[in-house]
Amino acid sequence: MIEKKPTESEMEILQILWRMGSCTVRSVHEELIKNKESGYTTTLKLMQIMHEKGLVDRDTSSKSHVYSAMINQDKIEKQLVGKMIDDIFSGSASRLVMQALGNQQASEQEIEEIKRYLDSLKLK
Amino acid sequence: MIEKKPTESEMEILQILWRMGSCTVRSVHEELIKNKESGYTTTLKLMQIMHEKGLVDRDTSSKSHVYSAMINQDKIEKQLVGKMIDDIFSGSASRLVMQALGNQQASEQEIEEIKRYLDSLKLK
DNA sequence: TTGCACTTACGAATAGTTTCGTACATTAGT
DNA sequence: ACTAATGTACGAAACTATTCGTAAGTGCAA
Repeated sequence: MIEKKPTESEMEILQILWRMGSCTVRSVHEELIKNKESGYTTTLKLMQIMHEKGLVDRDTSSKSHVYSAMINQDKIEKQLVGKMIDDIFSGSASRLVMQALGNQQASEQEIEEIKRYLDSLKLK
Repeated sequence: MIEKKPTESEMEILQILWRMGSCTVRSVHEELIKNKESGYTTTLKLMQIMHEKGLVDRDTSSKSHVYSAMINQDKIEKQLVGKMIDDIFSGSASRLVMQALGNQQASEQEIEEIKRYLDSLKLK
């Protein structure tokens, strides 16, 4: 049941697949190079490896294979957050939360949203 | 100004140094092997590399060198959380927070604590 | 049909991290 | 002073991740 977490490069590709749905290597690559330079065959190789690992599914019925994510976004997010809580914040979710909100990252609006979420949690 | 983030092994050692203050390699190693098996010289080598990188300072005045963290815990935590928000949660701190709280990880008590923290943020 | 553009497959180079064996130095105890 | 225990330094192996060159297949357009 222990699933090894995807590498950073793999996560970049998964993000794209989650966002755009099924994609050819070409489309994924076009997205990737918006942020950083890299060769086409690099992207191809990565996605082939991800397929071997079972991270993505692929449809080879046409010339350009079409890939899609096999693993659940929410599950991976939970896994990564959980690992960060354990490894970095000695198991305290609230320490992580406060660190996240202490950043300039969180807007007034986001904070309101979180408060509402907290209230909904307390109802249970 | 771009600081490369410490590796996983390095983070394990930093956690110990932050928690215990200045330490010999021996003490760090004793802590490490509570969680996983590894050789003493492995720990030593890691800490030497960390010293080269400037992650830790060391006092070589006695036989057993004494190491201490050179980088700020809060700063690294912010960096890691910020990176996770950007890479995994498309820039939304609240999405990270909700994922963290959706876990079983957060207790009733923690949630209360976070609410208080949110209120204190809003006062500003 | 010939050739150009595009694609996959594959092997190998590179780079970074982690691991540890071995040699040598230092200290403490007897 | 001798020896055992403990420490550091260093090189290299083992792994993992990333990158890309090259070969070979496919299909479309002229």
